[in-house]
Amino acid sequence: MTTDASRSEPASSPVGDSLRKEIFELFFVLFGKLRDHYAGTAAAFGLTPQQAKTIRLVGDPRSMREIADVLQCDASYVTGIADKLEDSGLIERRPSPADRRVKQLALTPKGRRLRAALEEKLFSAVPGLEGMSGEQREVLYGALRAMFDAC
Amino acid sequence: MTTDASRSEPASSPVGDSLRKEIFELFFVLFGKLRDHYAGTAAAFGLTPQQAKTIRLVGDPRSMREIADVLQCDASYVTGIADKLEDSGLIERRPSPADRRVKQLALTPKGRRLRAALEEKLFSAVPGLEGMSGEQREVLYGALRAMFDAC
DNA sequence: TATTGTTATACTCTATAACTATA
DNA sequence: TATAGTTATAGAGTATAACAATA
Repeated sequence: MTTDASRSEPASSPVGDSLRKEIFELFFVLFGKLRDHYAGTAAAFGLTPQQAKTIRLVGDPRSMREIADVLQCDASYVTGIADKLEDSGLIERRPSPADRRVKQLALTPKGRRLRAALEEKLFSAVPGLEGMSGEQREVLYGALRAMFDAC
Repeated sequence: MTTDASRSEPASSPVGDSLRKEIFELFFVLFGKLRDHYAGTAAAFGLTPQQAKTIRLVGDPRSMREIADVLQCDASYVTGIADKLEDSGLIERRPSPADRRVKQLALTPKGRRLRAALEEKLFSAVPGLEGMSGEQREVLYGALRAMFDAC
């Protein structure tokens, strides 16, 4: 793939024969497609991406603090997400028996059904993976794991 | 990798043996690291990610309309990016000889130097790739290409 | 009439600060 | 004193609408 941004690079760039740039660019392009798939699927259920992520996270009940940590956002932002999901009847706030400051978010039956449908729709067809063989996916997965382990 | 979101999934989920979910999750995690690297590198040069992307794009002069298309943003937003980069002396607006409505963005000498330094810093070390062998990178690149081609 | 770029404005996402209750 | 969650507010990023110049 020759990207637009590389058009004026000399062929013998210092980083030209390491595939760093090529992998980097491809990663951004592919991620864009996965992100659009994620956002579109969430929207089909009336959810923003972060709300969908929260629904997926609370398959097992979690404190709002934990959710903020996983979402990498401020705790105050989780309040808004929880408000919306609770208003929609998808989750409920439960007091924690161990610590009365803590609220656990847990799925309602309606939320559980939505979560299952969401995950089914999210993972029944993933852009880019449908045209790949099982073996190709294994190779891709292994390569991504190697990259993750090298981080 | 067992992700948090999959903890309450049955082992024999309909999508459980396709690696779709595993690849998807790993992609998001790895992309986060690459995005942080990108944003951090841009910030080291006093640029936002979109400004850095624009600097990289205009290695060859481009119309603002083209830039909006590549950035997938509204044309009005490019005005602000161009204003900032022009104020910093990194780019200049040039009239297009063919169409007097069009303005081409082109790098100044200062912009050209910054662009080279930015790309060098961006691609001299990429998170996840530094611990991988050349052969592993080839495999990863090939797998990503296969995914891209299957989109 | 359609398009490029600009300006002014509004919206969305997310963080910060101040607060209450609990530890 | 420190932490969980809430509220109000502020900021960044981005889009929308109206416009002038040009096609």
